[in-house]
Amino acid sequence: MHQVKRSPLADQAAELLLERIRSGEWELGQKLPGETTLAPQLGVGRSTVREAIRQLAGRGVLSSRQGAGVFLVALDAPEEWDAVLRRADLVSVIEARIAIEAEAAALAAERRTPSDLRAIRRALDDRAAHRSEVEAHVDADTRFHRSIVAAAHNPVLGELFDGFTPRMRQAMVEMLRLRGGFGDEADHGAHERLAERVAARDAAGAALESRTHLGAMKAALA
Amino acid sequence: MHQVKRSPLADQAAELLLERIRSGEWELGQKLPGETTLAPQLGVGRSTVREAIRQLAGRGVLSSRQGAGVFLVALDAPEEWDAVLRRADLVSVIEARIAIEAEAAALAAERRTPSDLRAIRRALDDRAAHRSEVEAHVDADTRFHRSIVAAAHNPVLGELFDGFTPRMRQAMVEMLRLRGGFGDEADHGAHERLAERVAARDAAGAALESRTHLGAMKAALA
DNA sequence: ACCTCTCTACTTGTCTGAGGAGTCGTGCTA
DNA sequence: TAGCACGACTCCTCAGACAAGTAGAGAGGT
Repeated sequence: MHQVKRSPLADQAAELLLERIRSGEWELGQKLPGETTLAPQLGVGRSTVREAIRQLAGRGVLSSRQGAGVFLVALDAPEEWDAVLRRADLVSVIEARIAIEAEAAALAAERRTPSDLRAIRRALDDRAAHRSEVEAHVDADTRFHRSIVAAAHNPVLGELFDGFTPRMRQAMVEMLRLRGGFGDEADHGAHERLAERVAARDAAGAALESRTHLGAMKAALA
Repeated sequence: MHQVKRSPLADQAAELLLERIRSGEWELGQKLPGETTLAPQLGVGRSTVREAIRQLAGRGVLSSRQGAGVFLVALDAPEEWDAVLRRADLVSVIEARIAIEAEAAALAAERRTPSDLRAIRRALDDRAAHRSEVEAHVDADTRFHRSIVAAAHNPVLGELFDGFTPRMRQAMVEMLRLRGGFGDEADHGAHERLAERVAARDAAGAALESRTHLGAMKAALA
């Protein structure tokens, strides 16, 4: 089941322009064709092509000067990490999160301190306490998973997890609104088992729990 | 004689919006007022406010969904990814790379196309051909690992891997100069086994090969 | 009481036409 | 030759109209 990607014309036009820029069609600092020329070329109206140009201007690729034209100021935007996440398919994001979190769970099982363990247990209780409201539950859930990642004592993994958070939060809130069923006993049990594996210093077990739990979420969201 | 900076209204509107966003007027993920409401507030036409929104969308601050509204997806362009990697110690980077690459290897085993396989084999041969010069070998090695990640068909994992590349390259070159022994038969065999597991669609085996290989590198670098 | 379906109001998306404002090259003039 | 006026071209802004999509209210059936 291949979900068709329906994106606004302006976005498509921006992407098309970016491709032509990447292909080296115009020199750096050179003037691009005018809006009135570009619009028929891309098969869109003038205002649409203007919005596409604005979008690329916001990313620092183009710059337009009234009366003069539109100029190329950078061959390619230094692909921002957030932009990648925002554009990416949700399944891809979850797969990446599985990679990060399963590894973090294994490392957490090896390295967790008593203080880490207390924080994890506190987050687990807090998560159980917020089962009624959707957003509060999602945030509490995120805090629990964050506490696991924090126990891995790896700043890179932590930063990666934080990068995923906004995108995941949005998706999870949407999913829980549509169909509930993630605040139930089975879900809570999975989290309890994960915390238990970390406490028992069982790296393989912690990774497995994390992987299966997130795998179920991936199946639900896909 | 102060040169007055006359900027387009759309730019001014974007800047004004960004200030209101920074001031915390809207929650993260919340819906902003509609274009028709915003336009009179800012004293510009609707098309102008649209261009301002597009500009901020290009910067990753806003995101608009037809029929629903304009939503705040980031308070501002956050900390750049490169800085995190530069600051982090090498062991953390490798651990993160293990997480990414093991998962990618498993996915690659499931999803690789014949074309992917050809690229992997070509990269493997190329890697074997560059055993004498250190830098050429490291680059060829990187290309091989990249071909595995590419076969996973997950843009997020790919982008993450590319982010690691510069930092890893530097460390590997240094290590190979100090003590060689990564261009030998045993090392090449590990890569051959990984490619073979991917070709055989053995997800668990591919992940394990990747993990052990990178684990050895982590031990050598630590 | 609950679930589902439809319909309506609202929102963003796109196009068109018009006129304003700025820039730059051309050719005329002194 | 130097300076200047003009005109063609460009981006900038607005207004209006309609299409496309979303979300919530309300009717109807179970």
